[in-house]
Amino acid sequence: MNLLKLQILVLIEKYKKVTDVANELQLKQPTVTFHMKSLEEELGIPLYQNRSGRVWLSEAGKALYPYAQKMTALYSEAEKTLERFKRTGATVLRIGAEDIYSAALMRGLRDLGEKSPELQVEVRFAPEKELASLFAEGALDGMISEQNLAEKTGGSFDALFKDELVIICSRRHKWAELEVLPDQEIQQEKLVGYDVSSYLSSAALSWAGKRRLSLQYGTTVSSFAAAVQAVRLGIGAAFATRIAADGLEEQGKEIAVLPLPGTLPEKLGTMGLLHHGAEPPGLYLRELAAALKKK
Amino acid sequence: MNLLKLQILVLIEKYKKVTDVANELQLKQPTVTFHMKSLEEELGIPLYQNRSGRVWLSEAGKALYPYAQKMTALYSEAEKTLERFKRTGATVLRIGAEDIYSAALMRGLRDLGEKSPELQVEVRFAPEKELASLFAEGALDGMISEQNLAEKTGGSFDALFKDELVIICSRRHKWAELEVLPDQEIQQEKLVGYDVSSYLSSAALSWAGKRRLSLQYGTTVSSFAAAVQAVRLGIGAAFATRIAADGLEEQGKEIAVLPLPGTLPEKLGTMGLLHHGAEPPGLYLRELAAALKKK
DNA sequence: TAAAAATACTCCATAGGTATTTTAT
DNA sequence: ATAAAATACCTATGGAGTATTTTTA
Repeated sequence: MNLLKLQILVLIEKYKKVTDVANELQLKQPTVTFHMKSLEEELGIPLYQNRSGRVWLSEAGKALYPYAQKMTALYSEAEKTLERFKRTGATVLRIGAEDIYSAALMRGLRDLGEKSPELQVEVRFAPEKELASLFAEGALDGMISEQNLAEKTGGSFDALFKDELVIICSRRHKWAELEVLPDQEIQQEKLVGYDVSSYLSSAALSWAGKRRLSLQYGTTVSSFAAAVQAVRLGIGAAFATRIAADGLEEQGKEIAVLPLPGTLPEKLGTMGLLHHGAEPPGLYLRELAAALKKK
Repeated sequence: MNLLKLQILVLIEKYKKVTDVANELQLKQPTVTFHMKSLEEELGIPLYQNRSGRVWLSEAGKALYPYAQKMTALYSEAEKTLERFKRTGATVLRIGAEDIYSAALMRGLRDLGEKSPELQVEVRFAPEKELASLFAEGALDGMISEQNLAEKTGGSFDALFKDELVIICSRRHKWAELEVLPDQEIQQEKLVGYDVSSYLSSAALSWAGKRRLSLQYGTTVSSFAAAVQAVRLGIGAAFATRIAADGLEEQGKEIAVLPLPGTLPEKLGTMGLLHHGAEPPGLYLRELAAALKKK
C-alpha cells in the first residue's frame, strides 16, 4: 500500500478535480488517474464516481476517507519530527508553563515519558507573557496557557481543565480559619504579589476589577515558589489558583487555602495546551494533553 | 512512501529479528532487509542499528516508531471497515445503551454525525444484560456500560463519566421537598422498579445491600421512559441516575430529583464505552467517545 | 469546442524472488 | 559450527512520463 494513493484520495475530496490534484502533488494527470484506479483495484471496491469533469468519492471512498486523512497527516508530522531530529540529534518536546502548574505538568510528563521513553522533554517555567513570546518565535512547541491569551496569540488551543483563584495564607495568619473572606479585609491586607507579566497577576487584577477593589502589595515576587515561601513565613497572604494550591505538599500543615468570593471570567479560568499548527496537533502534544486531562 | 516499510519498522521493534519479521509478513529475509535500507535511504537517516544477530531501532527509528505504529494500525482498521462495507453496503456503527443514557448518547451521536456525515448509526436501547449478549456475539460495535460489567465481558473499556444513583418522584409526592431521604422511608415506599436485567435494577440492589435495606416494588417496568410515566402519575418513586435525571425535560416542572444517601461502589458508578479489539478502538468509536466526554 | 478525464504506450525504478557470502555467537 | 544478516543478481510489476483519444458541459 502506497501512501501516495491515500493522499490522492484525500485531495480528490478537497479539489474534486484530477488535474488540480496532479498539480498539487507535482504529478501529471494520467499518473493520478492511474493511482486512483490502482487503489480501487487493490482494495477491490470503487472509490470514485462520476468521472466526467468533476470527480467525487463513492460511499466506499467516504468510508475510507477519515482513515486516509489521518494517515497522511500523521506521515507529514513524522517527516517534520525526523527533520528536527536530523538537525538536533534528538526528539525534543519543548514545553512552557507558569510555575503554578509545575506539579500538574510534571505529572503529565511522567505519564508521557512512560508511553514514549524515546522522547526528551525540555520544560521552561516562566511568566506567561515571556512564554508567549518564546512560543511566538517558535522556541516552544507548546505551553500551558489560559484561553484568553491563546486567542490573542493565535495558535491552536486544547482546553484541559478549569482553574479558579484562591487565597493562600499561613496557618498562623488571622484569615486561616475563615470560611468566607470579606472584600474589606482583602483590601486592607498587604499582599504578596506577582510579576506583572504573570498569569496570577493579571487574573488577580481582573478579579479585583470586577469587584471594584484596589489591592495593596507589600512584597512582589517573580515565582510561585517564592510566594509560597513568603506566605509560609507569614509575610502576607497571596493569590494562587486551586490547582497550584492542590499541588502544594505543605498545604495541610502550614498553608491554608481560602476560596475567593466571586468568579473569574470563563476564558480566564480555562487552562489548556497552546500549540502550533491547526489540526492535527503533534502526536506527542496530543499524548501530553491526554495525560494532563486525566486528573 | 510504502506502508509496508513502516510496518516492518514496527515489527522490528517487536521481534528484533529480520527473519521473524519476514515470516510474519510472508516475505523472504532479503526482501525485508531491502525495505529496511530503502526506508533509511528515503528518509535520509539510519533507522536501524546493530545488524548482527539482533536488530534494534536507532534513536531516529524510535522517533519514527509511534507514527509508524499509528499509521499501520489505522490502515488495518480501514481494511476492516471496507470489508464490512463490501458485505453490507454501508458504514454502520452499531451502538447499544440503556435507555437512561439515551439523551447523553444522542447528543454524542449528533456531534459524531456532524464530523462524519458518511456514517450510518444504528442504536439499540435494551437492558444491559441483553446488550451484553448482543455485544458478545458481535452484533454491536460498542455499548455504554458500567465498568463492572465491562470487566466481566472482557472487551476494551474507555471510561466516559461517573454517574450516581438518585431517586425521582412526582412534585406532588410527599418526598418532593425533602433534602435528605431517611432509609426507613425508602424501605416503606412501594417503588417503581426495573427489569432485573437492567443496570438500574442491579445498581439499586447493590446500594440497598450495602445499607442493609430491603426494597419493595409495587410496579415493575421495562424501560426508563415507562418509569418516568409512572412517577409522573404518582404511582411511586423510582431509582434513576443523575445523568438520566438531568436528561429529563420535565424535571423542573413535574419531577423532583433527590440525592441518595451513601455511594455506589466505584466500578458500578463509572460508565464508559465498551468495544471490541484492544488497542486501538475503531476510529468512529474513538470519535464518539470524545463527543460523549465533552459534557 | 474547450477543458478535463481516459487510454495507449514507453521507460525506468521498485519490489519480489533465489543463491551465495559474510558475520557474529 | 551455526544461525542470521548482507550481498549479488535476476524478473515482474508498479509508477512515472508523453502523446492521443474520448467525454461532456
